[in-house]
Amino acid sequence: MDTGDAFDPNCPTRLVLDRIGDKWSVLVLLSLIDGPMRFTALRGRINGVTPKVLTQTLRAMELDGLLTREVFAEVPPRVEYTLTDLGRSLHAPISVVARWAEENVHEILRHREKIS
Amino acid sequence: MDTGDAFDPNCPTRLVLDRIGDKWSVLVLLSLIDGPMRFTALRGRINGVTPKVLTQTLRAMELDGLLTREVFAEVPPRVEYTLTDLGRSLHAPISVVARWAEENVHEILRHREKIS
DNA sequence: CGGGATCCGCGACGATACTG
DNA sequence: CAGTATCGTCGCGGATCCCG
Repeated sequence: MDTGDAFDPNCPTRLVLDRIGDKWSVLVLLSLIDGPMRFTALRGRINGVTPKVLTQTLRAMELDGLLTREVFAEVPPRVEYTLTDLGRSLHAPISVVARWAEENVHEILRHREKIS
Repeated sequence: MDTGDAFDPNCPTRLVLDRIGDKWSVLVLLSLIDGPMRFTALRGRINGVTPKVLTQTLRAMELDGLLTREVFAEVPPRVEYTLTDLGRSLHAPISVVARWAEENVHEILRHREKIS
């Protein structure tokens, strides 16, 4: 498999990298792996995210078909977010990167802090 | 394996995601997989990158120990960039993501363009 | 409860010009 | 050849307030 098309700004890899490279999408995905969650529950679990940005992230992921948004006509209102099959399938690639990260973070930090 | 620590901003996964999520690092890595390259060669291969940004990217990757920078005292000057073992080992995780991207880009675009 | 509206800082990125 | 210097742009993300 050649990755030469990665040099095209519109290539698939660029697209996915832009998504998982953003600040919150991966955290949302990891949160929803265990099952559907409500907006406030996500807010609480993902420390530091503001409502606006969380909404933006969820909308973008919904647009890409990574998750679905379900509104329940109740009082108080309830909105649940659920990963789609597509969203769940992204978990494996992310885990590979995460595993590499955990195995090599010490060496990276060693270089970075010039302890070399 | 639990990925709960990903919610810490200083977690390994966040660190690596910030790196491969940036615009040029992955392209540099893919370019250097086949062997060392000079600055201008990289510029030519990676279409659209400016000298300043390429330098920034290379310096950051050097700091993280992903590649080495070797200066040859010649006229005209020659500088070669070479992936380290650490840098080469990052190729596999990236390839996994790239493969997922290629397999699923159509479904993502289908959702995104609301043809869905 | 689950957002939307608004404002804004900051850092990534780019364009252009110049240099050892 | 391999950068550096300077300036400008742009949009992500944060802060705050408001609403159905």
